Amino acid sequence: MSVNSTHKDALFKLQHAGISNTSRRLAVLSILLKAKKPLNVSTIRRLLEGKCNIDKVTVYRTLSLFRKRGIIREIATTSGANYFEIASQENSLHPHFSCRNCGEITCLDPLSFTHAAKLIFSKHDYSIDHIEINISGLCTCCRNSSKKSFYKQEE
Amino acid sequence: MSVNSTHKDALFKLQHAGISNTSRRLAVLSILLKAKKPLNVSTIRRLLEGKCNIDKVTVYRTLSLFRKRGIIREIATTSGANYFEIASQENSLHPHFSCRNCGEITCLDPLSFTHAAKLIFSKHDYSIDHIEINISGLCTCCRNSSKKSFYKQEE
DNA sequence: TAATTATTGCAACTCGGTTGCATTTTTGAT
DNA sequence: ATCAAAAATGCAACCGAGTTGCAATAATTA
Repeated sequence: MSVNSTHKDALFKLQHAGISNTSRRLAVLSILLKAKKPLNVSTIRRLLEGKCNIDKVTVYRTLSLFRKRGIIREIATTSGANYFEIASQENSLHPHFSCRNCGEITCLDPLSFTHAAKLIFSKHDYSIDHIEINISGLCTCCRNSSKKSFYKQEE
Repeated sequence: MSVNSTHKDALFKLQHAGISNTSRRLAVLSILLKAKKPLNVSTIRRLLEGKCNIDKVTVYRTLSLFRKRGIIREIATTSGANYFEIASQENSLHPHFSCRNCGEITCLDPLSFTHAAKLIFSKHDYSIDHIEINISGLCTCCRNSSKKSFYKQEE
């Protein structure tokens, strides 16, 4: 994908999500659109160097906004840093592989659960230590409760 | 399970893993054995108050040791804090549900992937925002490379 | 253009987790 | 039991991820 089409894609996504297109937002979104794998904040900032002056706070606020609007997905790791990837139809929900040696996170094929299970347990090219499935949302208790968000407010 | 049998179970697990049974390790392991859900470090420390004087560093080192020896599993969350649960035959690999409102993490049934997929997509009692599958280990590159662990050393 | 609102940067902070080192406890040989 | 070596623990200081408050700047809109 050319730089220009990435830029157009970013513009379209912001517009579609009803977010005004500032230079920083376009820059962050373009980085994620061009990425082949999930990125953490320090990597995003490194990739932005030279292209765009941007404070780390702005990066966090931008990513948080993108996540709330469904433009990106946030991926938890035990390393402390969270990773981010584009969430779109073309980039559907898929498992991630994180290497315990280099820390790199790569995307696995978005196969069906059945197929994925087979693939996972036949171990293919990776040596697998640990498989984790995390599901997040609202628990029954919080769903039925009138009191709101004492943990983490979402609009 | 009685306090006494938890204590015996903890002793057995430490012995089986070849870890010497100190008072702190027994205390931490007992907390996890009694827990019905994964716990983070701040919760573990709160539950230890009064029972056992223990520094946070010791808690982290103890949990790290347990994880390396396969006694416990570490669960990543986007909240920043990692959670820990007993890893045993009885407590097999299973999905976790984390509530975006209260932050609590609960365990889901360790069903087959196929069954789990059905359950997940029929949504049962939770309102689901996001499903995440994380697999960790060694990538092909690091597996074949002679240079070792520039990221996170594991013995 | 002026006024209002949204975005950004800066500084300071919180919190999870780690490191170095000194002290205490455990272990194991005698 | 005793003593030396090794392991475990605590303390202080630190690091990095992420957040908050507020002032300054940029973008909207009347």
